[in-house]
Amino acid sequence: MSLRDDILVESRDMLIKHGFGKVSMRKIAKKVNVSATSIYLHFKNKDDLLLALIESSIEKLSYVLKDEMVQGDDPVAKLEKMTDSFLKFAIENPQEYEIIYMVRHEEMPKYPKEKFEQIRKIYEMLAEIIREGQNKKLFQVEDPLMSAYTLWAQLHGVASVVISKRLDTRIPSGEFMNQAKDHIIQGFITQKTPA
Amino acid sequence: MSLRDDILVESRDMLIKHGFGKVSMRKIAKKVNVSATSIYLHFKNKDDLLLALIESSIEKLSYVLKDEMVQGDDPVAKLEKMTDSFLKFAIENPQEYEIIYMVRHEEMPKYPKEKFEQIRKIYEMLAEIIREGQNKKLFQVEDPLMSAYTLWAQLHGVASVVISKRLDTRIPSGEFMNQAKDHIIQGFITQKTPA
DNA sequence: TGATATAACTTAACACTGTTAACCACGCGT
DNA sequence: ACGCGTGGTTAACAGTGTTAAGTTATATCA
Repeated sequence: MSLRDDILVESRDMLIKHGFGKVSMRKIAKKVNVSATSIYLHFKNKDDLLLALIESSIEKLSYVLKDEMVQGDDPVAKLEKMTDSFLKFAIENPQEYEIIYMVRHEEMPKYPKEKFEQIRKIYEMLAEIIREGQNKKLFQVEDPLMSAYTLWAQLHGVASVVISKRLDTRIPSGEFMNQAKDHIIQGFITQKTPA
Repeated sequence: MSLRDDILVESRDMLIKHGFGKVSMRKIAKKVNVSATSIYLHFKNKDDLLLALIESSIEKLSYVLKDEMVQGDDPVAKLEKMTDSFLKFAIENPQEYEIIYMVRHEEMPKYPKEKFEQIRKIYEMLAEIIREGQNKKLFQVEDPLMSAYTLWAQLHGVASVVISKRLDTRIPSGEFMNQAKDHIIQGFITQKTPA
């Protein structure tokens, strides 16, 4: 295993164990028994290292979702499966989930957008399901891609609220997430407006 | 105006202008023509100063929402008004919005929970509207308070995605937010499930 | 008035942080 | 044998939050 890989696994480990704020170049270096500056031979800077971690986390999430994405003909069931998997991943891998959403594109234009292609593919997956539901007159949407993004955003909101423990203590997070899932999916389903 | 106030307005200014990451004790100190350590006479530490900023931002948001919260008998319209105001505040005051959601309760138990009473009151406002809609058989919810939290989380997701510019460039943020609003509110409205 | 306590502020320092420059050792191809 | 790139080093810079100790001015009380 190369030093680059060592750095990656060790920093990922630190990230998951102690959160991103506590990850420092010198600490990583100490862990892999190397001087701090050596890291710069393999990564341009800390952000670049972070990006590598983000990438692999995105890949992991994307893999999980793709894996759960069973074939079937019920778009509603598919959407439920997706939201379940998404939220499950988020609460089971909070630190990894967090770094995916930590970096803001604008603030680091240095990062090539292609790196985020993977995450765009997830949107497209969602859009595909929504499009299918639209064709079957099950979903009431105008633009499936845009709706995929709104779905995504809502899910992210739910996940982030739970992860950052911002939930009222009176409210159990499991029920909260289920309720949220229901509301979110309900929001896409075709309405027969009363009267 | 006291030095404490000077520190507050100057740090708030820095926060809004350059984002939170660039706010440092020494820079604030320089701005108010005082030594960095003087800040510690008025605030326990940087987090404490941050908390003060958060508090006033929450107050501002809470004030805006309460202000827009017109009386009326249409819960749906009220909910729309609320979501509009919420999202409007978020995109018009991105830095202020961000710090509200930056701090995570668990990681700083030092912060007295009462400080966040204000934000809890907003949930209660939402819950009240939802309860009203529930009584009028307009909304399909089990627990209004829990649903208020899911609504809040969904809105937060939408806001945060827009603020952190994580939106696909193909998608105009205005339309995105409108679409999201529709989906979200739709998710609460009573369904006449087809057949 | 004179002593003293307290508040507001300072400087110096500690222990960190990311990052750069300069240097060193080693294996490879010509 | 020479040069050169590759992968590592140490020392240093500039910045961070924070603490301890010292100063100075102001207000209070005998």
